[in-house]
Amino acid sequence: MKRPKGKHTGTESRRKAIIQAALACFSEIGFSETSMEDIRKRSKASTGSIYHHFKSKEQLAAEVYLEGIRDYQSDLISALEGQQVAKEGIRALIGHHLKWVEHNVEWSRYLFQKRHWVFMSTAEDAIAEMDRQLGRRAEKWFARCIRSGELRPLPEDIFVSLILGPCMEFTRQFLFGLSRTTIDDAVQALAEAAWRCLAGKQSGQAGGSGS
Amino acid sequence: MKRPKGKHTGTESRRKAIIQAALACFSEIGFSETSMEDIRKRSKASTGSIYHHFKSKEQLAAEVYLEGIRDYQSDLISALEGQQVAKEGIRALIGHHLKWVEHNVEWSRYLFQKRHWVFMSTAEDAIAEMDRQLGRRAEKWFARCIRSGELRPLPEDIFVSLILGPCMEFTRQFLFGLSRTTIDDAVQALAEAAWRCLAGKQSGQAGGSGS
DNA sequence: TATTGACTAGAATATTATTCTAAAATAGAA
DNA sequence: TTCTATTTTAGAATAATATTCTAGTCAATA
Repeated sequence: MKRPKGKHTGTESRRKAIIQAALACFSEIGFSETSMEDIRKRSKASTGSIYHHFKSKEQLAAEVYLEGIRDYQSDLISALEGQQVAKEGIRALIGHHLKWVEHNVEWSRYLFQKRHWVFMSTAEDAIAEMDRQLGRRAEKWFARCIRSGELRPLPEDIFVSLILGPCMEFTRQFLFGLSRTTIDDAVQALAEAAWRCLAGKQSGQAGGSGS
Repeated sequence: MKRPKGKHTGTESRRKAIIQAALACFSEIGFSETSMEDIRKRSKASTGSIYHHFKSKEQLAAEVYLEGIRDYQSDLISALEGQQVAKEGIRALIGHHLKWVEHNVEWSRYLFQKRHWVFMSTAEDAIAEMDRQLGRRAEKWFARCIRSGELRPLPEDIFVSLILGPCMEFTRQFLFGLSRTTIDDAVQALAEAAWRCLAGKQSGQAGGSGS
C-alpha cells in the first residue's frame, strides 16, 4: 500500500532541502523576487520534483511558514505551563519568544517580520488552527491566574495585545537592527512592564521596590 | 516650462484612480493574486498609462502604501504634540491610531496587516524616512515627559514597543475580526495599561500639570 | 496653427510559474 | 533475485502575466 513511513527515505530529505532553500531565498531576496528557478538551483532539485512535493510557490511558502511556527510554538507552551506563578509564567513567555528570535534570526525574519503575507492565504487555515490550539491552552493558564487574583481580569483580546504586542514590536525592531537594548535586558524590561499592567490588585504591585 | 499645475488636468486623477483600484484589488484578492490586468480593468486605464505613472507593480504597491501612511501619520503627530500632559498624550496617540484604523479599514488592512511586505523593498527607504521623521518628533515629546518625571526613563526601543506594540496587536486582531472589545473600550484599556507601565514614580495619578 | 512634451493605447515581448510525459528510483511480493 | 506498482525525478512544453515598445492623442503655449 503506502510507504512504511518509519523511514527517512531520502524523499523527506529532499523535501526538507527544498524548504531550506526556499527559506534562504525568501529571506535573502524576498518572496516575489525569488523565482522557482532560484529555489531549484539552490536545492538542486528539479522543477518536477519541487512541484511533486508542493502544489505551488504559494503553498511552498506556506509550508516553510508552518515548519518554523511549529518549532517556535512547541517549546513555547511548555515553557508557560511549566510555571506556577503568574509573574514567572509571563516572564517565561516573553523570554522564550525573544530568545527563540535571537537564535533563529532567519526563521524569525520569515515568521514575524513578514507575517500575514497575502500569499499565505493557502495556509491561513492551518496557521489559524495552530494559533487557536496554542491560544486555548494559554487561555486556560491565564484564566487560572485571573481566578487566583494574581492577574487583573481583562478581556482576552486586550490581554493578548498587552503581552504579545510589545514582544512583537521589539522583535520587529531587533530584526531590522533598530534595537539597542540587548535581548536579555529586553526580556527583563518587557516582563516587568507586562507585570505592571497585568498584575492583579493584591499582587503587591507598584508601591514597593520588590524583586 | 512644466505644466501650469493650478488645475487637476486629469492626469493626477488618473493616477489616483490607479492607486485606488490597486488598493481595492490588493485588499480584496491580495497582491500576488492581483494581476496588472485586474488593475487595468478596474481603473479603466491602459497598460501603457499604468506603466507611465508607475515603474512596476512593486512600485505601484509601494505608492499605495505611502499614500496611506502619509494620511495616517499626518494627524498622528499633531494629535500627540497637541497634548501637554503625558497621560493625555499617550491616550491621544492610542486613540488616534485605533480610530483611524476603525475608519479606514481597507487602508489599514493594507498598511498594518500586511506590513513589511517583501515587495515593499522599493519603498523601504521612503518608509523608513517617514518613520524616522515621525520618530524624531515623537521622541522629543517623550523626552520632555521623561525629564519632567511624568514618564519612567526607559530605552527608546522598549518605549516604542510598549506603546506601539499593544496597539498594533489589537489592530491585527480587529482587522481579522478576532476582537470583541469595542474600539472605544480598547482605547481606554490600552491607554490605561500603557500608563501603568510607563508612568514615572511621582506621577501618582491626578493630572497635576505644571512642568 | 504648429510645436512640444506629457499622456494613453494596445500589440509585442520576456519572464517565470505551472503542467505534462516519460524515465528513474524504491519498496514490497513472488 | 526479478517483477510490479508506486513514488519521485527530470526537463521540455505550455500558460500566465509583468513589462516594453511604437505609435499615436491631447493640452498647453507661442
